[in-house]
Amino acid sequence: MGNKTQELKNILDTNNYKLTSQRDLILQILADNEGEHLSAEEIYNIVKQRDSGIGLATVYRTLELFGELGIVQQLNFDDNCRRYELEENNNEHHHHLICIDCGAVIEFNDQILEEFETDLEKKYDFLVTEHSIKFYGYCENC
Amino acid sequence: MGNKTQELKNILDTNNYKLTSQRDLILQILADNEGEHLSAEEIYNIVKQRDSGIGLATVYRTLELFGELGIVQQLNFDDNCRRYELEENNNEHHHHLICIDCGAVIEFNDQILEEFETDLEKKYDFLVTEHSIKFYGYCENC
DNA sequence: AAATAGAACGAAAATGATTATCACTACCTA
DNA sequence: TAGGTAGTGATAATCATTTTCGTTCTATTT
Ligand SMILES: [Mn+2]
Ligand SMILES: [Mn+2]
Ligand SMILES: [Zn+2]
Ligand SMILES: [Zn+2]
Repeated sequence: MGNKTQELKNILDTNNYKLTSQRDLILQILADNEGEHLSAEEIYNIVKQRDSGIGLATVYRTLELFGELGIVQQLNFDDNCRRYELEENNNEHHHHLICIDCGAVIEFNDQILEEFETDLEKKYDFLVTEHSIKFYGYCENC
Repeated sequence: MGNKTQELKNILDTNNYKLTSQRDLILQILADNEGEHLSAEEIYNIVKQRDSGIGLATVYRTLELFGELGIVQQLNFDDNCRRYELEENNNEHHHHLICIDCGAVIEFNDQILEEFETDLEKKYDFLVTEHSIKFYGYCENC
């Protein structure tokens, strides 16, 4: 059992879910495509190449579950579908610059925003658990 | 012709669109509900009280048009529908804290983020035209 | 190893917000 | 007044996502 697989099994066990070949495969695909921001449909198409019997509903269900377990992050680039990427295991968030011309996605990390977030929490007596930060515009090629 | 209506007419004229009773009414509803973040359906229900003949498609079309003309801002609070609010005429953006328990939405302005954005633009040679910034968590009551 | 209970799955139908279509109306201009 | 066109309302279409339901797999107990 591979390293990634064992880690997945641990998380699933802890939360009373079972390790299945479909879940394992979907995780591998996500890992193999680090840096991409794939939609469920795109993941489905890749997964099908290795397991032609898999169902689209299972892909959706698995991504939903992975989201709840903190394994993946769900993204919304306003292109009419949800996108997914592996959550990084260290707690170094990153966010996205999205080119509205060519669709390129650039990642940046958000150390600087930490302070801003803390200030907001105090000011509004609000406990931030998550944030979504996106900048839209034109990349260097466009 | 009211003040708001005249202003709307000016914008529409400039862009070769016509002032219609439906467009006027939808703008009024948005203005009457400043601070809310209404969905198309919610706007439709309010609008219907004053013009029972209006169609839902017209509400969608008008909101789309208003978005293009910079009259409204389109928001996505990840609750499965687009939401709308009037763009402020001064150029003071604001963003949102969204309570994942009770749904409360708190607004904050983003002076501090200006600098951050400028840094990003330089660092990645990227021209930012728009940004979406949301914090999710628990409000003071939850 | 067989039996069993419950979790997970695949196919297909359902959902629901949004968009497209199309016939009709309102408005403008000649 | 007639003709051209933008805008509208009803309705159908779209399409990502969710739900349903009968079947299959997994883990556990005999
Ligand atoms: Mn990313
Ligand atoms: Mn707001
Ligand atoms: Zn680009
Ligand atoms: Zn709350």
